[in-house]
Amino acid sequence: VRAIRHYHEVGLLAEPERRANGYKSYGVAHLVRVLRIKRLIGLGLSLAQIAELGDADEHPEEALRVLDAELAATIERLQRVRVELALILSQATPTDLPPQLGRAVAEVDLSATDRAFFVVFAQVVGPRALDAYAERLRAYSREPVITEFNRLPADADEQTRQELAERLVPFIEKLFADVPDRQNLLADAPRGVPFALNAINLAIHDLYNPAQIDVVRRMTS
Amino acid sequence: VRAIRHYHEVGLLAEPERRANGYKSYGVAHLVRVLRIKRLIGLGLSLAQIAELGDADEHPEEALRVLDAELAATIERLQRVRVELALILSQATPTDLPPQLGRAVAEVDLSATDRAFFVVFAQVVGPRALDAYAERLRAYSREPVITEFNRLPADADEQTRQELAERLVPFIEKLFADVPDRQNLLADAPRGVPFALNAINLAIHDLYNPAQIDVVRRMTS
DNA sequence: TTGCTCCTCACGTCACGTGAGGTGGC
DNA sequence: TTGCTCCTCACGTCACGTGAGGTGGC
Repeated sequence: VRAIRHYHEVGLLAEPERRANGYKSYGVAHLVRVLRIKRLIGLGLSLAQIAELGDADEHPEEALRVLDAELAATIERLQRVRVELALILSQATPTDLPPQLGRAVAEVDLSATDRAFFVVFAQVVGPRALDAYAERLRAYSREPVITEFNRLPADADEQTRQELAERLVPFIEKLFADVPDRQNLLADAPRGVPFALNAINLAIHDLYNPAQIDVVRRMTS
Repeated sequence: VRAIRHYHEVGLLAEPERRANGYKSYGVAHLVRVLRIKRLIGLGLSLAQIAELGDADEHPEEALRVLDAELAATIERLQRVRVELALILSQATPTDLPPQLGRAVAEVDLSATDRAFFVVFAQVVGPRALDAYAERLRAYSREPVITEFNRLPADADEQTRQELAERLVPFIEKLFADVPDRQNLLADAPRGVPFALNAINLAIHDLYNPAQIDVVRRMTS
């Protein structure tokens, strides 16, 4: 009943004459119109589209074809979402990381900081870097020198920082030694290499403490 | 950007600290949160559902299962709509009548009044009556006595009305003679036989003129 | 007199989109 | 001084849902 009044308001349905008491008096013509409107809504047309068609009983061929194409696209999209959902549900991977990294992360139980870093990381690098890191995450997280880095106090002295950097370099070196075409790991970054490097840099500066940032600087310079 | 502000407004995302000029200063934690929100929205969750999950990175298994079931239902519904659309498009049937009647009506070119009558009729009777009428519509609409009925003036005199009724009865009789179980044609009316009879009666009284209504009355009494 | 139906405002829903009008940074 | 970015209201979107408050019919 509220829907009918709404159709009056937007001009889709003529208001019928009133009886003496003000009640609306609908006839079959109104009913036919309402049935048509309801039918078209059921097919997925908007009220605006129905208004465009007018109240003639023409065959809205063009509108229906457009609608059909939209439906096909919607169905496809929803089916892709379902595939994603099935993957997430069956593998119990978290929702904020792509599957390959998600699985690896679920197994190794990273710190909250490292997790946050990888969430950002996964957004800006391409599939190759993702795969490479996913495969090495287990060895990475179990390494004592990594734990040491994670626990480095913000006020660690210079010697500690330098020494840690010197021990980290060969470890990372070895870890990624067998990655093919290693210099171009970022080449397939979806938003470009400079963007990716910048984002990673910003993330590091936001997530880690000054001593840790200094260690990273010493490693890469 | 407006979306971000909206998340602030509904409490999904904490507002970051401001810089001296009032600009918001986002950190990686905010980014991670936003990415998670966007991801869940992409999967089809509402903001309210996301709020219920909290900002912990727990695995929203239950919510995802519910969502998946809803998606399955939605996809099925849309596919049924597409089947309907394909039928309508391929057979060029009108949208306000069921297919079997629609096809028949498209061929015989009824008067607007008769069309309106059949739209109502199709809503209240069951498939059996629909099929029976669809099959006989061609013969019905070509019959001279039907044309005569449709053109009957509102002020036709008594003798004309009585005579027309007497000629209509055998025609209708013959037309439906070979319908099996003819007395129960309305037995499968979706909203019940009394409802269907009442609706048909009201439609006749609204659509036809007094003389025509009187003829119908004489036929059935 | 008592329920019941019908009426007209008018605000709420959902996830933002879109100006309006103002201010800081370069 | 001139664009450009960022800010905060605040109304609009879409198809109705949902009371609020009042009135006629039996």
